[in-house]
Amino acid sequence: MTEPRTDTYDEWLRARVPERGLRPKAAAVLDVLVSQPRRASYGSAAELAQLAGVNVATVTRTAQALGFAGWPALQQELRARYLSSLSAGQVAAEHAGAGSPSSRSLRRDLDSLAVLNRRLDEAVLLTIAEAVAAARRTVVVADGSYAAVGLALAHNARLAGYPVAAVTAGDSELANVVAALGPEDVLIAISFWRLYESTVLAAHEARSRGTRVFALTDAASPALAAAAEEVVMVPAEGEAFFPSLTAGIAVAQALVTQLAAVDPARTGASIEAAEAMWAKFGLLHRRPAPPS
Amino acid sequence: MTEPRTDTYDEWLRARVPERGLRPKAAAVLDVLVSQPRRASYGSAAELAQLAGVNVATVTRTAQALGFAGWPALQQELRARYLSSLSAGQVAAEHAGAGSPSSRSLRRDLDSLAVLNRRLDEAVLLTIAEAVAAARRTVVVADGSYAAVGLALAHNARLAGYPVAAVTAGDSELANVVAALGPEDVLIAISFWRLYESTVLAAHEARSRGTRVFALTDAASPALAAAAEEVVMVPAEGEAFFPSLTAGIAVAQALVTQLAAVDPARTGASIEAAEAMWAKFGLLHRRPAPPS
DNA sequence: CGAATCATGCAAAGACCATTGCGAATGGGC
DNA sequence: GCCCATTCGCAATGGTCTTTGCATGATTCG
Repeated sequence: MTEPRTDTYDEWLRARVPERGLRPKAAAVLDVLVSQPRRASYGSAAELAQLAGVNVATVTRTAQALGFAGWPALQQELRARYLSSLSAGQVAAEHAGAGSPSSRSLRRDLDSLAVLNRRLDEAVLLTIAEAVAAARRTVVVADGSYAAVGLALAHNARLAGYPVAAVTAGDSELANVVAALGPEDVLIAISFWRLYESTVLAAHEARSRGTRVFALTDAASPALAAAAEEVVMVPAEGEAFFPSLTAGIAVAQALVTQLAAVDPARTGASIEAAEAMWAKFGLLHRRPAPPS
Repeated sequence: MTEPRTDTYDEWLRARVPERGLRPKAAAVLDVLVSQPRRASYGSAAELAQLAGVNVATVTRTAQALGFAGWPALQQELRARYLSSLSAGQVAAEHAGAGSPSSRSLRRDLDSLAVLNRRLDEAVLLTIAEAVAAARRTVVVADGSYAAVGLALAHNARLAGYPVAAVTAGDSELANVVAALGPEDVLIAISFWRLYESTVLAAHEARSRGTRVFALTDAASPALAAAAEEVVMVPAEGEAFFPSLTAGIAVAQALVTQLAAVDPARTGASIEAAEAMWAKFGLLHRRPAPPS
């Protein structure tokens, strides 16, 4: 990007990379350092190692490969750079005027999230997380553009070790899935803006089968509220015509985070298994040693 | 509240002081915490003790007097507060302390978005939006949990009247799609945390075919940067193990908003057409009347 | 195809850090 | 003026974190 402040942290870090390039695992560590500066500057080497999927020793060695005495020395530098990148931006934020549609959109999302942060009752999320954790399986129904939220929720919840599936493939699949629901299951209906008929139907049907039903929506629709045990209200007003997914995703993220905290051992094991699988399938791109 | 950031940090800290007041040495410690937040959030208890001219034990006891289990617990809170005070800017961190995992996740997303809002160069989004608007078609490549971002982007962009498709169905489909790309097309690669091999490959292949390539990522990997005309950097640090999608979604949202502004007439017509179609298919749940 | 080099995980060692029990000193109350 | 309560420093203890030696598995070059 054109702004020098953005680059300070990353560029400085990457400039430390020796000519020879970095070993694969060291590159993985570097990626974590760049992408998670907060954690990098506060966390321990062990924490970073877990995040990078490497051994603790590799973190220390990476720090040494970057020209530092060890991890603490590197971390001290990271702190300084990270903090200055934060406070430097502070100044620039002021004179960011009304600006382009994109920046207006961002600002609105920021506001929405602030509102959400203030209003949201965390007890509700806790209830839902515990329900999902206890459920035989969980079905997420999400239609339209909010299918993305449903997918994200299901994906990460599975990563956390819970059988959560998103249904976005249309009414026939939805019907089949709902038909198999029972009292041991949980259904999460995600619907914004205007409610989709099929989502509402599914929620009611599931409720009548004894399934625990939760809803995530932007408008307190009586139709959905009647079917749901709890309704999470999320601001979804977008700058343009489309509703904003940002707040919805944030809630999904919060829910999964809460879910991961219900049974840390289970989640840890699940993530570990997933990592092993990724490695086996060679899915991840570890940076090549000499940057071509 | 003219200076919300200073207030947030010290006011919160001072509010923790018990009724009974503080012992002289404890007050000295508190003064150091307030006046040197940076050192307080990073340093050890011993360092703080020296600064306050007290013994190490007093630091620990002060932390306990403030209602925390010990120094590490207090420090963790200080970090969150201090960083927020640096990054939050217009958004005052309203919510109370550590709280549940879910509320921590929300607060972190809020911070990320604030950072994003400040750092993001809107010119880049404008460039991408115009490229998409001018393209014959646009392909969004997104893997893993970030498939959700890709889907949201593609969905809303289509709604805005542009031929944007997300590829999330695996490598074979990706290969087919990339094979059909040409200089009139645009490819947007979305990849976070660790890059997926296939995403990087697709970006390089597309680039060599003359397709305009853009990237949305949390770590400026040389592998992706080399293939991309512009790289949009997004904070994706999550509270738990998973990366947060929130900032990514916000960028997607901003991009679509910008796209919708390129040719308002086209977008308007497209949305109208979509509405008519929904009505014809009876997809929407218009208002109450609980079924059954 | 074999050997050497290198990277990386494992585990032990060493250092550092936070906490708490104990004792000394100080200040207030009787 | 004496005694008791409170505060704070000292030092020991238990735990955590970083580093490094060693072994193993992978990769490359001959």
